[in-house]
Amino acid sequence: MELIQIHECLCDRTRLRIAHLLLQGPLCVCHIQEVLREPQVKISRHLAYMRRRGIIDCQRRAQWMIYSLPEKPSPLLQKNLACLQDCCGEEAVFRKDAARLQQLMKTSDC
Amino acid sequence: MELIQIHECLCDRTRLRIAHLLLQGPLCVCHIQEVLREPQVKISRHLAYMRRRGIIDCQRRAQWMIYSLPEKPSPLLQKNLACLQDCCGEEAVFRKDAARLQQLMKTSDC
DNA sequence: CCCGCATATTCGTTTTTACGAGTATATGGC
DNA sequence: GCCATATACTCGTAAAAACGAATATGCGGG
Repeated sequence: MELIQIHECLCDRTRLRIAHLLLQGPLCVCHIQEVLREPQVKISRHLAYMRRRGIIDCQRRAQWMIYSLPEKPSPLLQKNLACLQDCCGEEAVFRKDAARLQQLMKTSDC
Repeated sequence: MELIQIHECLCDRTRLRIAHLLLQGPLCVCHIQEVLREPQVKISRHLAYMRRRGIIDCQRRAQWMIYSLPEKPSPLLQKNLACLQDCCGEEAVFRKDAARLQQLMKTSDC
């Protein structure tokens, strides 16, 4: 994986929010969708974009697709995810997303 | 400055190389141009792109425009530049650019 | 086998990006 | 004022990205 591809994944608001959510742990598409309040097509397309560049993995569990950051990220990815983690606190969107995710997980079914 | 804008600046190979060069210190356009071996238009356009997003500054010195990273980068930018610094060692392009820059600075005139 | 849910893909469109060729502007030296 | 150098801007074009609407696919349950 190359540095550019990592930045390509993080240069769009939706993808940035997705990456931030996945830092908290694996998630199914519908949860991401609900936290971000964006249409399904949009989420799905951005997930495909990130998957193509190898910054996220996915695996099916029953009817759900579970997306996650790679179990063993490359050093490059690791550094950038750490940086992202460190940065997300500074913008309100991310804090709000995190809060919504917390709420959602209480009543999780997938 | 927002996180996205930083990533927008780093999601293109040319801009990534420019950012990496500027980590070593301020530079005039012609030096950047020579190290990257890219046409002047291309360099100039990418510099404008980065300037618009506030991740680089410039100031004229005689007939040269000197580009540099901001003297007082925001915390967000600071973190990401540190990460970039840390990452650039891992890809050959950047090492080669750094070497070419060293060579060039020996015979610098601007 | 059919249905409903979760997710992905296709299509057509609009916007953004990237590029080279050519041209314009600013500066210093004569 | 004129010239050369350094840099920016304009124009036209091609490629990529982003989007919503509609459609297709995969899976479990009845």
